[in-house]
Amino acid sequence: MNDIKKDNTEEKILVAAQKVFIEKGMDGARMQEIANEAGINKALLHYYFRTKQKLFEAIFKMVFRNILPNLMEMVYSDLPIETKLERFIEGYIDMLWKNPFVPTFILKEMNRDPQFLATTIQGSGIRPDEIIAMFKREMEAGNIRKMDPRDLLVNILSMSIFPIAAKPLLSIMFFDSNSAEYSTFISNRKKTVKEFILNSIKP
Amino acid sequence: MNDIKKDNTEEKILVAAQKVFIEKGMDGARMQEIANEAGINKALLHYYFRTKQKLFEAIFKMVFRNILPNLMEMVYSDLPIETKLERFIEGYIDMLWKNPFVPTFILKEMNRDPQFLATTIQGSGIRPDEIIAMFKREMEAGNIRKMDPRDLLVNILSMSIFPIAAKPLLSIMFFDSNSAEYSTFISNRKKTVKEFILNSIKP
DNA sequence: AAAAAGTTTAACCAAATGGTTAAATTAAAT
DNA sequence: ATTTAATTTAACCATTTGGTTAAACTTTTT
Repeated sequence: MNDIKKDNTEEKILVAAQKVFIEKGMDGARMQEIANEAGINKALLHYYFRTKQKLFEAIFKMVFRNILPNLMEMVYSDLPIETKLERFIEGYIDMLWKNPFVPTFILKEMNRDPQFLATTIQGSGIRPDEIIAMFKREMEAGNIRKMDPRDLLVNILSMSIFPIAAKPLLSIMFFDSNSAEYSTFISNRKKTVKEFILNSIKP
Repeated sequence: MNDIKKDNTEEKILVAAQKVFIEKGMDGARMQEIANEAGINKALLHYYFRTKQKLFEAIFKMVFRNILPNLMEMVYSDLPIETKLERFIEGYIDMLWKNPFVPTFILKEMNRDPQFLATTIQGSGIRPDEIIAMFKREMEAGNIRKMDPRDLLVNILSMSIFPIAAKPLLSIMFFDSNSAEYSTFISNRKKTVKEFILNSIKP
């Protein structure tokens, strides 16, 4: 059967590496820090993941796979579009707010290797075409106004992701760095973003 | 009078450092690369800007000062709100598209030192309160529907900035990495984002 | 129990990197 | 023209960092 020790250590490494990479980025992360965080030493790290690059790619894929989970539910469920959007926006903002460094991490490291990014997306289960097609159907059925469905998707993602990625900036600009106030601001956005979008796509 | 040589060299350094820092970030940038890019050697770099940190801070401030230029025009001009928004969105997306690495750079490095970020914002000429107050006036005058004015501003910034910061991802998802198609997508957004917003804030 | 395979560690290495220094060259002031 | 100040360079240094190695310890297999 599967070896307990091995899985355990590999798991510990992945957790530690995820934490450090997300916080510091590929360039800022140190293998030593990851080893410390995992409670092992550096040589063992290289034993499991031969190079920093390979470890980084494993983490990037992991993080990316978790970054757009409930997006495809919009396609595969059979609810009215308003409900779909409501559920996605709410769930998505909630998820991001629990992992506030993830958006910046993805944006940061996205430019590193376009080929690697492409295969990562392909292996992630996201099917942009199907989301676009779903929006198109809703437009043709007259449930929402006609527009470029890609714009609609991008606008939803923008308004959900950006305010969390730009937290340090926005929280200074609007709330004098008061973290609690920024938290309620984001929480309220689960409602206001939904309204803003529904308002704009009324047929 | 001012020394030609000095100004010249300092200017060359700033241009070179801006290019390298924006592309590689603080951690990824190398002083040697900046020196090469400026056509000087490393020691001279340290002669002008004692440390990498100081040079980085100078660049960050420079870049930040240029990142939100036409934002305050919305406050200080006397046009109808629709025109204000139209001009800002158009000008802003244009400017960002010409400097596509800037948004990611700012988002990347924003988390480094909150105190430094705060003073940089204060010295940037941006007055969030005044923008908010302007939106409030428009709401009270019945020109746009009532909502949290901060949400309105954040939504505008989100839809303008995010699609450019996330270009590598979105251009793969929607256009199979075709750069020209992504370019027209962004160009079209100058119109569609404006429509999307005006649609949503109709009183 | 002995052998084999898998796991862990400390010590080490070469390359890269931010930063320094002392001397040389150039420009400005007297 | 000579002194003085500013500018530029090559060589150097200490530290950090990703990565290796050989040996030791554990676990599994036979």
